[in-house]
Amino acid sequence: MKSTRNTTAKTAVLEVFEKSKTALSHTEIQKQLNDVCDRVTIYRILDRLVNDDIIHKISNLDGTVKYAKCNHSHQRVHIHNHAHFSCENCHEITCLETVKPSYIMPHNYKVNEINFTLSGLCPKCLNSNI
Amino acid sequence: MKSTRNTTAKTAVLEVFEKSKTALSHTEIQKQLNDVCDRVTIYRILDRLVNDDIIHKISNLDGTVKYAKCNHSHQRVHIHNHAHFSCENCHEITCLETVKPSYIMPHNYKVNEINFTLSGLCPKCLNSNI
DNA sequence: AATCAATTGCAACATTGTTGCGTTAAATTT
DNA sequence: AAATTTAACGCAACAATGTTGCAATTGATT
Repeated sequence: MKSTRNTTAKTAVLEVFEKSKTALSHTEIQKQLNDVCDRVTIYRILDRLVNDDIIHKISNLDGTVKYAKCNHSHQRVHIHNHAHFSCENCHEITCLETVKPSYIMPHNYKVNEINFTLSGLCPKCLNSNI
Repeated sequence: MKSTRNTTAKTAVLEVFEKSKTALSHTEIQKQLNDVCDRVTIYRILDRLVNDDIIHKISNLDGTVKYAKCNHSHQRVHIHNHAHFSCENCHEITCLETVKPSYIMPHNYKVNEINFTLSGLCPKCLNSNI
């Protein structure tokens, strides 16, 4: 296992995640970084962080890709087999860390990862009379 | 509700879905159609078919978008709240029509749609000693 | 301080999806 | 069966997103 370095760009990206309560797209991260580093560098940092299990990738129903760093302060390893909620109104994606689906698989499948995304209206949008 | 027409292009796209056991991306559909119609037309047909609830859109963990027409011959309405399996080896996406996750949601969320995608190895790839 | 390789910036490219507009062709009406 | 209506199409141009190669930089180690 190779080591990944703590560069200023990587630190800046991690700070953005730390500040955000919702999942972020590459573009959203880029905007918040204003020119700390190149667009390509952000792609590479995100790849690295996913590989290192520090953040995880979420692909939304509409095909957009976002990334999130969940707070598992009490756990050693970043676990991402939980659900995500995608709001149809404000388009925010949040981790539902308490929601874990149960299901029964047919035989002969080897499941390595699951992606459970629900969409609809988040509490914030539900309460502001849509 | 406006009517959507049965054009040759739309019929051709539906035939491709009929023949395929797995979900298909825009590019895969385009290849199978060889120049029956324009690239843009395929996008528009897919949009229409999704709107008409004839096919459904699946976004994979890696961010790729695919479409599938499930066989609910016994049902009147196309239901897509079932699971999908995405093979990490052959990259095929298949509908797991029997797999329906159960879960408990926090309050104040309104769930309209769910996307449950599992990834790993499909039976075909599992048996060919990976 | 020197070394080594991971990381970066830049440029160029590839893929995927969208939009506007004039033309074509289904479906309906006459 | 011809005329009418408008959904659907093709084309061109654009926008967004993601990838790759390579020389220059910089973090970590010796």
